[in-house]
Amino acid sequence: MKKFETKSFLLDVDVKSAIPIYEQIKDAIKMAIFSRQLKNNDKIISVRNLSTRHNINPLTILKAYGQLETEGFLYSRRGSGFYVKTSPEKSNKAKNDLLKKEVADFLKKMFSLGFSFKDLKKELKKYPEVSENDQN
Amino acid sequence: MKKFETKSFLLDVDVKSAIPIYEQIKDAIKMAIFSRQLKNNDKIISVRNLSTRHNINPLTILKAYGQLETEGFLYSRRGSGFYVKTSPEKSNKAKNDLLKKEVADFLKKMFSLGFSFKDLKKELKKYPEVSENDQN
Amino acid sequence: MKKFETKSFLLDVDVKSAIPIYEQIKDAIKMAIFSRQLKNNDKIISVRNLSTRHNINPLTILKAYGQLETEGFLYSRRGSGFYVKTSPEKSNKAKNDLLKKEVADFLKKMFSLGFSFKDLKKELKKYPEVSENDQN
Amino acid sequence: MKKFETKSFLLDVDVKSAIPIYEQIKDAIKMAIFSRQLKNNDKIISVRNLSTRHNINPLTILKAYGQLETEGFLYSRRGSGFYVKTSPEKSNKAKNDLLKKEVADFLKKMFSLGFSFKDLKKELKKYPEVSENDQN
DNA sequence: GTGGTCTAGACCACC
DNA sequence: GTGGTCTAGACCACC
Repeated sequence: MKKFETKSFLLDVDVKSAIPIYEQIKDAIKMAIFSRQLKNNDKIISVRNLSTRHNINPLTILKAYGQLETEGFLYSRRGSGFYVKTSPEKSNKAKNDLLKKEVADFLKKMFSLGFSFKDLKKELKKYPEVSENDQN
Repeated sequence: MKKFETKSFLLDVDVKSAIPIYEQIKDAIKMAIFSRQLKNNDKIISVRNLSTRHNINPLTILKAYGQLETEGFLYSRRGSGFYVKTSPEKSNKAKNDLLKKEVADFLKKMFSLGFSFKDLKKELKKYPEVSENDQN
Repeated sequence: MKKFETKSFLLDVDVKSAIPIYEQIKDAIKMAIFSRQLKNNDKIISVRNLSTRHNINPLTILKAYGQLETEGFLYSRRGSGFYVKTSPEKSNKAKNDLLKKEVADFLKKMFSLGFSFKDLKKELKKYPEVSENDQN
Repeated sequence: MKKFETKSFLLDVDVKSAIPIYEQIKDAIKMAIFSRQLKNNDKIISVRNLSTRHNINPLTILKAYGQLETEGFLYSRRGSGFYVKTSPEKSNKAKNDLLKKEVADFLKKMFSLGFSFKDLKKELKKYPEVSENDQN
């Protein structure tokens, strides 16, 4: 009755990226939760284990885990590890909030850069999967 | 001998923003060039003048101007000032390149966050000016 | 975990020179790369360390490192340091481009000063290592 | 018996150049002297005249003329203008000194940049007029 | 007046 | 510890 089997998640850390490593870790875990790869009470890989595997400073990982705990996506048990804390509803809401925020931020940035709705529409048309009109 | 009258450009510096001040200055000048408010060989406001007006350190402004010089949007004349270096073609190309890059970066980021084309389309539909289909 | 041992390079800074200090630093690093003393992904001496060693302001060094980053010879990792980004091919090309440019600039300058090919040839003959003809 | 007819000299001022304008003026006058276009006691164009023609600040021109006076290539007469002061011997010597200095400076720079005699020789071979060997 | 380089020192994010 | 941004102020060359 192995209650607490460690579940892993996809993690591609780009150490050269401008995005801080701890943010990359947080994003990877969040997406694993949103896409249901990580479920409620799943035990995630330990700080030490992830550290040696990806050659990342343990403090950096702890920062990511700690912030996710603050945000309510993880909980920790002393001497045991970090566990996922979520529900389908919460997952969905968080995912939608993130989507909304990212799109709004992008539009805000584009306008502050001086681009118009028309500019954006023109460019997005080059990606038919995004802009095409479903007729039915 | 007032061949070189100083041309101004709109500059709203938000000191608290996460975007560095020198980036805000660069963006403002670029957009003034892209939108033809600043034309080839226009003299732009001097480092010191802009410095006292917006209460920004001259070095910060020089950093912005210097990088724009490196990028080919300005040239400087010692003892005289900074001048715009562009052409309608270059302006258009630069603007389009920026638009293309920003949109591509945004999409890349959204996918890496785990969002699908479908997610994006749904969210963009909330901004009819961007996504609406012109039928005629 | 000492994957990234700092590699050093020769640096003779002449504070009194007409050549800006940051240019001297840039040249020293470039030449270390061109001559293979610095290889891809080598960690170079930190801004602060170099600063205290040569008694140069950190900003001056950061300016040099930053420009080399823009030119594609370095990349930086926050909280970690600056690293070399190159390949033998790129190194060779950059070195040859620099050689070509310097020689072309020199010749251009000499002609604009009114000197002829004949003048130059005569003067270069005084430096046998440059002008001598290999007969075999 | 028009003793003091103004002699002109070729002057291409590149206002965008990194070379200070007064240096460009000095070089142009020196080369006109070295090439015998300007002879001893020739009257050169007045500060004011040159200023309006090339749209250069009179102070800049005066700085050039003044330094040439200090160097012994010009002399001035109050209320009359600037005149050439030279001799074929002096002209020749000055020209050769300049040639020697420019070549020595160039070689010094190339070595400090890490290039070898071999590198230079290779590059100069691309300019056959400079490097070719006269066999007879 | 103009730009250009540099210093000393602060404060921040990241590791 | 690392890089990154910014300030205040100095000094220089050039116009």
